[in-house]
Amino acid sequence: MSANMYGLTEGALEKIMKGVDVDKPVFQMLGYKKLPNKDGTIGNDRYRLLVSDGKNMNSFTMLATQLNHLIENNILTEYAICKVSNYHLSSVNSGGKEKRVILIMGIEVTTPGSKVGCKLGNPTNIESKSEADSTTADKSTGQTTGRYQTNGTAQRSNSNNYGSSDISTTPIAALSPYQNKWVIKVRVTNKSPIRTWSNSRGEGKVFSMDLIDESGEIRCTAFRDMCDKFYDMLEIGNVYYISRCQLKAANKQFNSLKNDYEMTMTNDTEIVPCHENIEDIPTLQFNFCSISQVENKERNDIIDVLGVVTTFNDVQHIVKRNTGQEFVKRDINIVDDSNAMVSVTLWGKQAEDFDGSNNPIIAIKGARIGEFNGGKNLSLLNSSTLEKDPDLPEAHRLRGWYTTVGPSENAKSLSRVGGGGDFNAPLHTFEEATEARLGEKLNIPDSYTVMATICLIRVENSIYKACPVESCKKKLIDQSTGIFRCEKCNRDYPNFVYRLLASMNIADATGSRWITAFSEDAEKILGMSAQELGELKENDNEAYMQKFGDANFKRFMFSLRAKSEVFQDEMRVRHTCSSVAPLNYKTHLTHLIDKVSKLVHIERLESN
DNA sequence: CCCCCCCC
Repeated sequence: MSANMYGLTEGALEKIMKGVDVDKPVFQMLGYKKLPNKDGTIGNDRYRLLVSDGKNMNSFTMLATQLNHLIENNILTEYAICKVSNYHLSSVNSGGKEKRVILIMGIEVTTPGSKVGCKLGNPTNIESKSEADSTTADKSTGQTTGRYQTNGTAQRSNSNNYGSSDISTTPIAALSPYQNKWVIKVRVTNKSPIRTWSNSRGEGKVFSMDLIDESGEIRCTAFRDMCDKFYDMLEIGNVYYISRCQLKAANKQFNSLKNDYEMTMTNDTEIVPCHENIEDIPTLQFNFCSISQVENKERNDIIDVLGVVTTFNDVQHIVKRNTGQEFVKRDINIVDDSNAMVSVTLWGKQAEDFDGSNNPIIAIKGARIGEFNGGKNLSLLNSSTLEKDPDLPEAHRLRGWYTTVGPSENAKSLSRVGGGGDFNAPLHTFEEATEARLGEKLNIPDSYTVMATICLIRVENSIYKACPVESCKKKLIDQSTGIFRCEKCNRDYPNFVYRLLASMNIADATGSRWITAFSEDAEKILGMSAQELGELKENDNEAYMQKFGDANFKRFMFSLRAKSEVFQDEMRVRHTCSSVAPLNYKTHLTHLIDKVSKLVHIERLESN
């Protein structure tokens, strides 16, 4: 098929790579690759595109991260014809060699790939190395600045000029430690308070801010003198020209922005407020993860989240244990259309001022995952930003869902409130459980909660060497040669993981049951991890036995599942522990009050 | 060079 049928700009790639401006070139998309993430985090994807102009192809084309949705929502698909409204040619250092990369910051699909259906023309691959002849282009723009090219040689963005002067700016996405002569035009989306620190390596003060432009985002940190110099002039929401900061690899543990790098101000750093064409610089960017995904995140992960506020608690005054310092907090619950709910903690003035009435939608950038009582929750940090009822397409979609469908009755709550844990099942004595014939129905398990004492915990066969495959967990056959066989996987492994499957008799004043507690619950009861227990067993069997002995007469709140099963031709009720919590004075009291209030409620119903 | 972000 002819390349011209769809108006591809033949020869554009060759020109662009040589540093010649091409106005709104039309390309065909031939494929893309998700670049591997260095730190294994999700949500920071970057896509490398293979584009064709009908004559040449170029695979050193990157998509600005805020355009990722075009790939993820299948808009920019294979064979699609697209008009590039904004791009930037930059150099990257790849294994000591300079490579030229086209960064796409504005693109519009003019004909969907499904309609085109094939590769147009017979394009050949274009060389991405920076060749000797391409430096002529550098000279033409007056930017011959040494080994690494410091700025775009070809740019098509009206916003990238200082008013009438022609000093061009660099997109954030093109910044790297390998170049130092750049000016970025960015909006400050967040600014932390100034904080002081003192440790073995010294003391000082620091603040950081988040910057954004049309190509991406980056964190910028200022230490000591730089705090004094720039803190007051920098305002959230305003646009600045910034130059001469030190780039370094981003520490993803503390920085969730979509950028491999972060930067630090230096004595040479210049920051100038910008008032021209500031509307070209976007405002806050979110990278939402659905609430159901929160369940699988790790503690301390930083995420962006969007949800409808279903309930909100009063503010609470709490005291930090080690410093005695007082804090104000407020917990709220949010849901989204993944049908999951999570608790979010706000702090300080934000907590005091928060009004959760009329089910507002909140968008949070940089919330931190926490764990409590076996559940997950979210907490705002100093670096987090919260927007109420944001004017975002995702928010309008979520509002539509909430008003038409709404959360279902079985929406999954990922958070566990203090004290009782996930013990929503009715609290019973064993006698009551017997009277209610719990667990005797066929195929339907019954859940209930008991407060009970461990009478006897079996030490035999409680710990086993299990298949290292997380989804398998099968007991391995120790071949005494340092090799372990899993019959389920039909494989030999050099390693194993310890797992617990503890059988115990628990009793309250009215009766008792034999129950089975699995890994996490058994670990809580024994006060040691399966791994530690396994090693203890190897090294000091007596101490290992003692650990189990120590568990006897301990009292816990057990969440139990009772289910009928056939065992040796007989029906029996098998009890498994689905959650266990320490039975302290407060949980005891909370559940007692809960129970009494239920009884009072029933009594009222009956007397009416 | 910070990296604390609190409580049940």
